[in-house]
Amino acid sequence: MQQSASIPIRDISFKQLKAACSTCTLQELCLPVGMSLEELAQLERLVNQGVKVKKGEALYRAGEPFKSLYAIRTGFFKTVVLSEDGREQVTGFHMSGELMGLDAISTENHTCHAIALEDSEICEMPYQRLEDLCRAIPALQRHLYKVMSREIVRDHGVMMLLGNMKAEERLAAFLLNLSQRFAARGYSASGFHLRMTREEIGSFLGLKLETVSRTLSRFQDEGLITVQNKYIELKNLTGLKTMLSGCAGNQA
Amino acid sequence: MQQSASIPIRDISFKQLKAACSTCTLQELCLPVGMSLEELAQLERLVNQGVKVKKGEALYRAGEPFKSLYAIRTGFFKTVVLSEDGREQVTGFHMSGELMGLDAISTENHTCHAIALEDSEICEMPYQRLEDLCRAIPALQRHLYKVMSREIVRDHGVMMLLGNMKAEERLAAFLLNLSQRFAARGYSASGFHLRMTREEIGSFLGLKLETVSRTLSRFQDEGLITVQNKYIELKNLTGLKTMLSGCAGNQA
DNA sequence: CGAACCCTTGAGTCGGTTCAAAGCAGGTGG
DNA sequence: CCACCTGCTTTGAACCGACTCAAGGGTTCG
Repeated sequence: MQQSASIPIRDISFKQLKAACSTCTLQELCLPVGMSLEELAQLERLVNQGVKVKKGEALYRAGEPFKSLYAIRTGFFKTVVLSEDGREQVTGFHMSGELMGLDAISTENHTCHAIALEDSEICEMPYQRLEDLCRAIPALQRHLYKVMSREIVRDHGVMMLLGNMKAEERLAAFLLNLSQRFAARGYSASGFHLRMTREEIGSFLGLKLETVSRTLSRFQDEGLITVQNKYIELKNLTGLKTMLSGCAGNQA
Repeated sequence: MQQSASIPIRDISFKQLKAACSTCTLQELCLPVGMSLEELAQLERLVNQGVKVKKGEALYRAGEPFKSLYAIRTGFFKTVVLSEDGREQVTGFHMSGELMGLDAISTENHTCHAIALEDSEICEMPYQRLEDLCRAIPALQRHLYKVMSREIVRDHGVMMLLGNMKAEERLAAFLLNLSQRFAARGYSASGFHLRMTREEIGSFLGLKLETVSRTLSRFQDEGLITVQNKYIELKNLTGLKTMLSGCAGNQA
């Protein structure tokens, strides 16, 4: 869905244009930050924008050879690492504009599963070519380093959460983090639909699903939130914030 | 070592020679992997090799502006993130050849403290110049991406540890990981000196210091290890390994 | 030699897990 | 369009692993 190096931008068909980085509303959240139009065009040329992943399906699985990084256009994913004896740990939930697959760069193989939690559409970026392009476009190189660094910072936040916080605090931090990320995408910060099950939340937060359920119920009793199945409304943001009276913050 | 493009080798003083990347025994663990002699010389030119950090001192602190990445030449560090209400979480222990400061790339400020656990010597690499050099040296660019990716994988291992494992398993995984990393540096895999306190181990593993102490004592009673204050000897590697019957593995 | 810090061990407590049962929601096929 | 079925969620009761509190001994370093 993109053109060769010799064909000018305007030859892009409407459908392609719609999907292209230069018109993508996620530009500021995704990879092409601070790039010129000319540079954007170069990036577009290597992006495969059409990949669809149905709910429940894997974008990639641990052990598969690493070929590409993936940016989420629409949809919602979880990433899961597995221990040898079969235990699963959800390492993150990922929404539009976020990059997945960074962990695979080190080993040339994916180290986790990326599972769609709803029907999703993703942009595939062949890593080899992306790396080459980074050398040509300093802004791209810099931004990819930043994105990876941000993932490291996020992971440290999760460690703080798992290592230091009580169940209540973990849930509060989790809800506030989701809220903030939805808001950054133009959705409501106070009401949203959870795409994941209680068990997946629990796996991410180091809790059992029953504890997640109980804690949400308690939050509701306390008037902090309302819960209707998977729809959550945050009723008292400051209450939630004081609940986790201090924690690094970004965790998912 | 080698020369800048224009200055011949022999102009470099002995002291500089001693510390240079091209003669460094940590080459294969550190940043200059797969680089030519010519490229090594370029890297050396930007590295400030003399930085000493005394036990207990900070190489950098959370909030400080980000200027450089740091490679450990000799010594041992912990990195610590802080929550707003003052809780501390040790996010890792770092030994020779490892890079620190990657988390700061995203925000232009350090997000954690790096504290020396013994007198240490580090190589400072101004990030701006390093980034520029990455564009000129593909092997360097690629390796820096890999190092960051490896840090992400490591963090996911810690999440598995904190989210899924029992105290015994965490300790076993911790000891085995240290063992492996000492071995990779030519030290004994079965006997080593812990540089950190029980409390720091506990902070890293999401346990209280009493639990760390008790669990080490139990391991000793079971003949898995011997403990003499901070000196640990692993007596039964397979026993330790079966203890954590499966977990992603690399965590610190 | 003293002071500060670190480590060990014990006893009691508690937050979160485990086990169990019942209610609900959403999707599928008849 | 309804009935069923599967998977998800809620809630209760009992249990247990790790934490808290406390005391004593050891180590290190000035």
